[in-house]
Amino acid sequence: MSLDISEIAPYDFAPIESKWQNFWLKNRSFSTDCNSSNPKYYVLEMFMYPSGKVHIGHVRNYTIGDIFARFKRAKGFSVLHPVGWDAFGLPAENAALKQKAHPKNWTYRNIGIMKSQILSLGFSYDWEREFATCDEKYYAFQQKIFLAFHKKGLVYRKKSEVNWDPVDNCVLANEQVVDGCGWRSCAPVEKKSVDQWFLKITDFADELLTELDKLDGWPEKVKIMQRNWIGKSEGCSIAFKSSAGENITVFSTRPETIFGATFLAISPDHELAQKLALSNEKAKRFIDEFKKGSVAGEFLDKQEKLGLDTGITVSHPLLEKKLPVYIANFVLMDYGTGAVFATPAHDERDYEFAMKYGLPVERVIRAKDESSGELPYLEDGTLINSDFLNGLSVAEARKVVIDRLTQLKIGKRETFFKLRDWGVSRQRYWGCPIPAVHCSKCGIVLLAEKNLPVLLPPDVDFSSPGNPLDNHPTWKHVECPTCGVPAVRETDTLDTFVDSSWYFLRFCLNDSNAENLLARKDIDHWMQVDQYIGGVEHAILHLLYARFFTKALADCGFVSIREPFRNLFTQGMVCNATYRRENGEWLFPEEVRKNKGGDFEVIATGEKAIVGRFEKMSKSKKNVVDPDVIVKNYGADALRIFVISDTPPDKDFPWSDDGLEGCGRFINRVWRLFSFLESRGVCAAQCSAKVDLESLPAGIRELYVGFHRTIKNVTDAIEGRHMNKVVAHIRDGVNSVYLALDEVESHRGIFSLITRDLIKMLAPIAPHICEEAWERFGFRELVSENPWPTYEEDYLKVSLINLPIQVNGKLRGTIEIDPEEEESEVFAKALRLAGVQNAIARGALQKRIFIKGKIVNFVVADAET
RNA sequence: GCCCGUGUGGCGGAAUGGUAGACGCGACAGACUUAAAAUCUGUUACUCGUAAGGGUGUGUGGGUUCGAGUCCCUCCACGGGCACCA
Repeated sequence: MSLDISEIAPYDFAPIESKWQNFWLKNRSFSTDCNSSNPKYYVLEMFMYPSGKVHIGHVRNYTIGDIFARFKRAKGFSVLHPVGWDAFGLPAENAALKQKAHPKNWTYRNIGIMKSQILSLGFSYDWEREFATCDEKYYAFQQKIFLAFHKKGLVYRKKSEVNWDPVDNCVLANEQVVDGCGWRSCAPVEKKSVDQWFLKITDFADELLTELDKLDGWPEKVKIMQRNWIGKSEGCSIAFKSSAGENITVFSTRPETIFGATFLAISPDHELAQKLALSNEKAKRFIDEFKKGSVAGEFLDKQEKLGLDTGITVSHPLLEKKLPVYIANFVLMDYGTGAVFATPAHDERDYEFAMKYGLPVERVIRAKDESSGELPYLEDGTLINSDFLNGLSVAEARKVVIDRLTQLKIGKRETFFKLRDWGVSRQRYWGCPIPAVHCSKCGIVLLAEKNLPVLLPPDVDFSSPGNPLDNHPTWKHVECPTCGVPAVRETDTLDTFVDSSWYFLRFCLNDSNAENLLARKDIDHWMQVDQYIGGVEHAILHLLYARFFTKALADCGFVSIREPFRNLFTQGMVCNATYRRENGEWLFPEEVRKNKGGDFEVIATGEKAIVGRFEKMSKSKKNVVDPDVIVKNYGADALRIFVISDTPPDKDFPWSDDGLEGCGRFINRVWRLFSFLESRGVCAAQCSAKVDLESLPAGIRELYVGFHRTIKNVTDAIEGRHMNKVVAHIRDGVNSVYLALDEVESHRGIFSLITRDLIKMLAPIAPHICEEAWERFGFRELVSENPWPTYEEDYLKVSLINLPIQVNGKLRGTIEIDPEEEESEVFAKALRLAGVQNAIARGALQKRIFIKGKIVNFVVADAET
């Protein structure tokens, strides 16, 4: 007597999962080189910061990537799927302070821990390409890139106001300032003037913008965010003759409104304002007040428009008219020219200001329908009160007025960007040293390539404040590479975003040629990244820098491509329920229970607990789940399935213990199925090539043909990155096999075919159980090395369908027919349905709609209406 | 304020303009069991009805269409990004 399916022992995943993980690693199953004749495919997930523990969010990110990598491999691609560590950065130094561990030891220890966690999830990585950005070899090369950029004129130094983080004691890039606060410390940012190294990302502003249009494989959302960040404005700069002597140059994107200009506004930081403050007490006070406000920074959004009449006037360039000049707090010095002409009638901000200070408003654009007399008027229309522009449309007028101003030599077409150059200096130890020295004779000198690398000194002291490199007794003292006199090393290190701006290139190289990025063969072979996967939080920072680096490296001759990532996928965050006490203090889920009334209470005290929203898992909100615990209790396969189930991968994922439990059950269900089939003599490794459909009984034929539909569904879903649907369709397939289990012994051949392809389709998601089943069914090679299943197009055509019959668009019944059935025959059958008869009897039949194989709709004029 | 996205059962979510709710979670029931768990098999949008069979349903209000979750317009709610960018 053979075993009933319910008697099969549960799946003991632990030994099986470690068996295959060891096998893959030992046999270098996923190692790649560029000698394959298959087309290449480069799958990359954003690499990890070695904080100490892998987060469930990482698991989701890497699972999505791994499914894709395994799928593409099965589809016959030569897949590069590397892994590495974004290992420089602040937390290592914080740990050094707190735990008295050297940043290097702390970092590499964390990498060790996290690597074992990652290995326990069974990802198909090429571990031979693994590296950390703090590896000497890696950052040594980064220094060469820095020199190359310098040679190309992309590096410069500038004394400038920078964002100073008073808590982390370091400079922040514009992009690292969130709502006026440091992105990590959340402390209000102060302004400070420091000598800084800058990378000229603005040289590429136009290209970074226009190339976005070609990135078809990127989410629109990310492209929009980058577009806004680059912030291109095309317009015209215009010089106004001023009573103070010098001209005031303004920038406007709407020069056609110049006849409506009633005043000029300049920034409190404008040269003229600064000059005025020297002699004018009122102006000085106004500017000082402004500075205070801007440092506090909190009311920026609601800040009232304030201005001060300077008493200075300018001449309107096209009218016999003087305009007053105001210092205004809403004019930014670091955008455009720091001065604007104001046309209150057609600009909201100017209008508000004019109202407040009683300045004239002159309308120069008439609405098309003339109905809108409301001001400010911001829409398109026809120019009025504007001399030679009268009667023109806004677009025409813009062109004409710029031409005229250019001709008169008082204006010129100009473009401004919001994008600023990238300040890369950090006053930190744990980063890539900037290869430069300060010489008393020669000034700042960059090292020659032969003097590289500049390695971090291992012996550093974190006990005193500031940069340990600066405090180091010997490290910074060197000879000037140019004149040989004693000089001092640059003690700033590079922003860690520099490290992550080219790591995807390093992955293209083996360890053997890693030091020679100029040997471009491998890079040319693998780049671009065909599928990049990561969090949307990097939409601007990392993704823009990486694009910039690729373009700059191309200009320096390192790479051939100008865009690094062909397809980008941004996955959602993993969220979990949150609980708080009434005083707002967060609670662990274990501290809370549901009471009889259905409300939540704190177990220890019985006080009321408030159920919060699902929030991104974070330690502070006490709602994190530890991947190690899940893997231990449910196995890697169950966790992998769970993190991609149910929710589209680009959406936030709501964690649920029940859902995870369900995936554990599913893995068991699959295991029992495989075991049962094996015990009934199903031999997947010996499938017959041909199936005679006609000879099969209807039920089995339906099962087999239906399974081809499943293969198509799964394949399409995975290609479209709809991982939740992939799981749903596979479950569908498993369910239909379960329902046909009585037939196994009489149709072993069909069940063998189905089993073989089911394993193949599940393998990218749950590779361990599939590798094991594959082996037990008698296959020699790995399922990971087998081609993806194919389906018969012919089988997708169904012999009978349920055709919906509608009356006035409402479903009144269905008829089972051949999809090719002719119109008249279908109508005849449809009209025999009782529901249809009843509905039609209410009025006169006016029209009949027939869409072959899709629908029938009878249109009836309702007698009652 | 501007830009983008999202609104579908108790929940996560399916649905080339053509039978709304695939798949899963939860719940309920049956089988197996002394029993429970596990497992297998069903049922499960709401509503009227014993039933047969009706009616109502995809945030709101309108429109296009034989037919709208899907396309167009209006408004509302939630989420995200940018935020005095001239």
